[in-house]
Amino acid sequence: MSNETKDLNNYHYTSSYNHYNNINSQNMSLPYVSGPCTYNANMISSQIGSDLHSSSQGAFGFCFEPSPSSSEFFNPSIDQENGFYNAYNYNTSLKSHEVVGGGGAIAENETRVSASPSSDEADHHHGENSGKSLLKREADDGGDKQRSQKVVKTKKNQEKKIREPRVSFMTKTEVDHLEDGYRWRKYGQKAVKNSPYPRSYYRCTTQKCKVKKRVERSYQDPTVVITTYESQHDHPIPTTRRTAMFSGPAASDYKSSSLSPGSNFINTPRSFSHDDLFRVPYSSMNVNPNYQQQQNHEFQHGSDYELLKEMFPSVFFKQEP
DNA sequence: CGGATTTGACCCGCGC
DNA sequence: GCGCGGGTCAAATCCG
Repeated sequence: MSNETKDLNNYHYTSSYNHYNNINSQNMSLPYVSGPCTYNANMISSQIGSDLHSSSQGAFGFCFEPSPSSSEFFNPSIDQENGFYNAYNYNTSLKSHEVVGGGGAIAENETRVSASPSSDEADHHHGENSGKSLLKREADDGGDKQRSQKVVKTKKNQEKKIREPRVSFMTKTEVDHLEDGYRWRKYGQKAVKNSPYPRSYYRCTTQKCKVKKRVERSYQDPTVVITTYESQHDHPIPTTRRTAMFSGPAASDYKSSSLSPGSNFINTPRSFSHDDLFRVPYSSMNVNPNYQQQQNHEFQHGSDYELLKEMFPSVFFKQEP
């Protein structure tokens, strides 16, 4: 897995994404020829487009998460990518070109996903979140005021910090903070190098839940929001979760998304959840059926699938009304 | 008033 | 050792 980092370095989000957009804008049935996200050799992803003609882009695609300055997200192992690739197919192997009434909003989003179940190996390529945060976390457990005293911070009990699994979503949406069913508390915002758009840091508000997520907008395509989840929820989705995405935006959506209720619902999705993601109609896009089939098989039997199920229960076990 | 957000400061790892 | 960039903290502020 050592070369995974290389792949990350070679990642070129812009080109591939623009390419995608061009296709999409010209022809809604964007078959992302030969591997949608053309990032790099190992990259595998899917390009999923819905047949929502006039609604600009009704497409979803899973891919790696690109970030102007944070390549650490990815851990582009083929397995992982395949896993996601097939994750989508697994859930959406329903039927393509099926337009859901009222689904315009959702269909506006394009989402790409990458998984990076990181492990020790993933650590070496920059511990953005590694050392200090772990230390701080430990300090927090003990006592928070230690910080002022600049206490300790010895690397005592953390021989190897194990990174939490990460999954990234690239979503074409105007909404910064996408609804995923969980409740998040923003705890930080930082400017991203080489990007005019800041990165926001969120933490799951559920007690003892360590899940975090980062949200940033692509510097190359401002219409794309990159959401990176870290760790797994160890609790069910909070109650107030909305399932009727297609029925229209909820008030809470406006709040969480910082959008004004007056904006165009059709063209500007108010909210978005992974549940909704898989509910969106799509037109299949992978050009290589053999490959897809193979990946599908691997994925459904792989640990990645299980991981995804845990991280995004709403996606894998969506409850139909 | 309680919870969420904002924002500057701080911490840490890494590269030079 | 220093500067940079990323991540987090926490006081201040906002908001319902």
